[in-house]
Amino acid sequence: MGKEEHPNISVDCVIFGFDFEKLNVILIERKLIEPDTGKRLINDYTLPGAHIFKDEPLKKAAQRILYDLTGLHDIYLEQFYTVGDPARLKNPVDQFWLECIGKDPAEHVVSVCYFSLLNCNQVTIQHKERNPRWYPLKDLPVLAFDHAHILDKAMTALRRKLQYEPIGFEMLPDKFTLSQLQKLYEVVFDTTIDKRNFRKKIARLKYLVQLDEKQQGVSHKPARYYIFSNEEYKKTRNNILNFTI
Amino acid sequence: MGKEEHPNISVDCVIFGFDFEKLNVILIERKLIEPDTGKRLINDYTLPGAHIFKDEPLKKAAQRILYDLTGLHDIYLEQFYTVGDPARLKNPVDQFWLECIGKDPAEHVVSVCYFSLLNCNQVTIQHKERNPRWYPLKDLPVLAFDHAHILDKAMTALRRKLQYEPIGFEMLPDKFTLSQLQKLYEVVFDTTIDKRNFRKKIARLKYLVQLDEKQQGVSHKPARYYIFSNEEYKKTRNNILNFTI
DNA sequence: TAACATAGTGTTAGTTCTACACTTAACTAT
DNA sequence: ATAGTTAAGTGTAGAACTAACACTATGTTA
Repeated sequence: MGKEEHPNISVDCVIFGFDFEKLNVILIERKLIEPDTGKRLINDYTLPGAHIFKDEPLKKAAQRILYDLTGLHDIYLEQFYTVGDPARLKNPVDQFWLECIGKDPAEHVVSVCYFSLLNCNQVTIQHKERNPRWYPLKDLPVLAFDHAHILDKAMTALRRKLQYEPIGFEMLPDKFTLSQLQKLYEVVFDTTIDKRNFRKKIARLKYLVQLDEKQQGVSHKPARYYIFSNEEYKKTRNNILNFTI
Repeated sequence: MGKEEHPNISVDCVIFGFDFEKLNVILIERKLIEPDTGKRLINDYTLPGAHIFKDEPLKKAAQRILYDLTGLHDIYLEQFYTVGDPARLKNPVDQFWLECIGKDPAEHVVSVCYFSLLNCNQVTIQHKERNPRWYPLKDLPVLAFDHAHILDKAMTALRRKLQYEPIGFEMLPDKFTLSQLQKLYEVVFDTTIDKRNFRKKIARLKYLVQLDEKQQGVSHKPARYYIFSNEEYKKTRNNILNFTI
C-alpha cells in the first residue's frame, strides 16, 4: 500500500523561475511514440505533474512528484486551483496518449495544482529523463492537456500573492538587491516601475533589512544586498503593497 | 453511468449569508444514530457537501450538491481550496459515522471546497431533510470533520475576494443602500468604518450606480438604492479597494 | 407636532502617490 | 592615468488619498 497510483487524482506544479531578467516556467516533454514504429508523433510539453499515490497527502504528493520529475526538493508550494472537468483529457490526442502510457482513458482525473516562484540561479534542475527545463513565459512551446489554462490561473494566483504578501517571501533568494526585487515586480506584473518611487515604497517595509555587504565583480557601482526578515514580517503583515495590475 | 458516487472526491460548500447585521453560514445536521437502538449518539454539524458523481464536472457537482441539500440553485460558487490529507477523516467518530452511512472508512477522500456570499433575505433554504439553516459565524455549533478548518480558509478567501473585487459583485442583492454595503464590509472584516470616508471612497467607483428609488416603509429617512453595473466594472476593474484587514 | 432613527454631507491635516534628472562608484578599454 | 560605460542611489513638488471629526435632513411613529 502507498505506492499504488490513484487513478483519479493528480497533482500539477507550476514552477515559476525568475532569472533577474524574465519569468520562466519549468516544463517537461510529453513524448507520444507511435507504438509500432517508435516514431515520435507529437512532442508537446507539460507541467510537471503525476498521479498521487493512494493514501498520500496532496501536499506530500506535490513535493514528491516535483522531486521525481525535476530533482527540486524542499520547495514551498502553494495550492491555487483544482481542475475537474471530465472533458479535460478527452480530446483524441490525449486519449491516444493515455492509452500509450497504459492509463485508462475513461477515468475522470481531478488535478490539484500548486505553484511556486524560485530564483532560477539558485536552483538546479536534475532528473533529465523527461528533459525538464526553464522556458520563458513569453516564448512557450505548445502545452499539452489543459496546461495552458492551468498556467494562466497560476499567473493570476502569483500576482495576487505578490500583492498581498509583498515579496513572495518564501520564494526569494537569500539576499538580493533592490533593483532585482524591482525587476521581479516588473516582470510579474508586466509593467515598469519608477526606481525612486519603488525604493520609497519599500523603504517603509521594516522587514526588508539592508546588509553591509555589496555586490562584487560587477562593472558598475555595486548594489547593497538586502535580506527578508521573517520576524519583522510577522509583526507587520498588514501592510499591503498596491502595485496595480 | 453518471449517477454513481465517486468514492474519493467530494465537494464542500461554504455559503456565507449576510443579513444586514452579521455574517452567517449554512450548516446541516450530522446525525450519528446508534444502529441498534436508533439513539442519537452525536449531533454535530457539517458544511453542505457530498461526493461527486463519477464523470461529473466539479463545478456542476457543487451546484447539484448545494441544491440537493439546501434547495439553493444558480448560486455563484467560487472554488478556493482542496483538502486532501488522508488523515482528515480518520478519527474514531468520523470512522464510525462513515461505516454507519455505508461508506468505506478506508477511502482517501479529497474534498474540493467552494464558497459564496448571499443575502440571507433574498434566498430561501429548502429541502429540510437534514435541517439546513443559517448559523451566525460568531456563534457556531460544533463542526464535524475538518470543517472548522475549511471554514477558516473560506473566511480568508472571502476577505481577499472583497479586497480585490471590491463588492463581491456576484454576491450582492440586486439593489442595496450604501449603509448596507458598508455593513457588509464591517462584518466581513470585523471592523468599523467611518460613514463619510466610506462614501467618499466608493463614490469614486463608477460601477456603483445610484437609482432614483428609495427605501419604503422604514421609520426614518429612507436611503437611496444603488445597483452594481457590470459593464462599468469591466472597464475599471483595476481599482482596488484597500480595507486593511 | 414632537420624538425617534437612520440618511446624508465637508473640511482639514497628514500621508502617499506620481513624475521627473542628476551624481556616484565600480569596472573596462585605451 | 584617464575617459567611458554601467547600473546604483538619491529629493522634491503637486496631486490624490486617508483619517478624524459633528451636524442637518427626511421619513415614521406616538
